[in-house]
Amino acid sequence: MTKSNSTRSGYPRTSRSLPISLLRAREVVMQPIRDMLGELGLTEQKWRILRTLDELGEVEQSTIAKEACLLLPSLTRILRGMEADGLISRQSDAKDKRRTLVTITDKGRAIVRDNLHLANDISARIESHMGEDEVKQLLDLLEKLQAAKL
Amino acid sequence: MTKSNSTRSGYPRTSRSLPISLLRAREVVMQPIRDMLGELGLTEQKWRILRTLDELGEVEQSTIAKEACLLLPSLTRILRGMEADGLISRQSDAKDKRRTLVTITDKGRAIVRDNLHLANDISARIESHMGEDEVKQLLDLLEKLQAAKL
DNA sequence: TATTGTTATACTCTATAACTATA
DNA sequence: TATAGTTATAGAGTATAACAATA
Repeated sequence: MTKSNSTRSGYPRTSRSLPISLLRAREVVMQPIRDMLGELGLTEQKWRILRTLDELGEVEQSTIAKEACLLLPSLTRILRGMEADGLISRQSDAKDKRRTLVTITDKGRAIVRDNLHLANDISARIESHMGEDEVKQLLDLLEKLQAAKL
Repeated sequence: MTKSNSTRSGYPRTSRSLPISLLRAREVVMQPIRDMLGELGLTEQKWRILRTLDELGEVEQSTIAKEACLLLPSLTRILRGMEADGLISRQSDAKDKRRTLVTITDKGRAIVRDNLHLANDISARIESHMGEDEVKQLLDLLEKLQAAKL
């Protein structure tokens, strides 16, 4: 006895819609992270930028925009605030002066280091619910989806 | 030879972070849908509300909020606009006057019907990239994740 | 007293176009 | 001419608290 994947009208159910299902799943995972970020005074976007910079080192802004799913105009504004807060620093690329290179500061890196354990706790809770293998499988499938050109 | 899942500093890579990976995957899937919605003059949120109402029939606002991942104050404002546009209608529940029951109108339903094929096209493109089985597997895993209480 | 929904408010992000500087 | 980034601007969503009506 399985649940039907379409409504009476023949439309696919929203739970079988990738965009909606990805969003709902993300909301579940994000809730505890939002609580953490609220206490840190960081937005989700700033956290993604810190994680991205911590991972990639010095990069230009277009790269951050792509990795952290932000538009360049948004990024300009957000980075201005983060620079004022001492979380990142910027300098123009000597080889191509159009480019601005961004790095995470020690202060920013400390925030990542001090809080990433909480993100790991959340992962552990998910793994205890779904099983470690299935989380791994899910991450693999998400990576594969990201590689798709639509 | 497999890619390491952690950075030099020992942090998990962002591509193995569920929140970030879910977001990036969603961005890939949403891009063509955003193009469609732009032409229709609908926001993503309004589209999710229409899909939800089309699927569930007459429901109270709290239910919509949960299904479409919106806060009630946002929903109040958005529904006001959608009612003015003739996409939905509202009436207070006779049995419990605190509740407001919302339904999709014929006009709203027509918009869903006329555009859902495009969402299906996108699914088809994803399936041609990932394989039908893997898309199904991904949807199953996402549903399982949504059931997690964190 | 608790719940459903609305209002108010401040903040933030999104989206697009126009613009500057550089290549 | 094309690209990287900024600025300007309008629109929309988020988040929280306070509130009204009802249960």
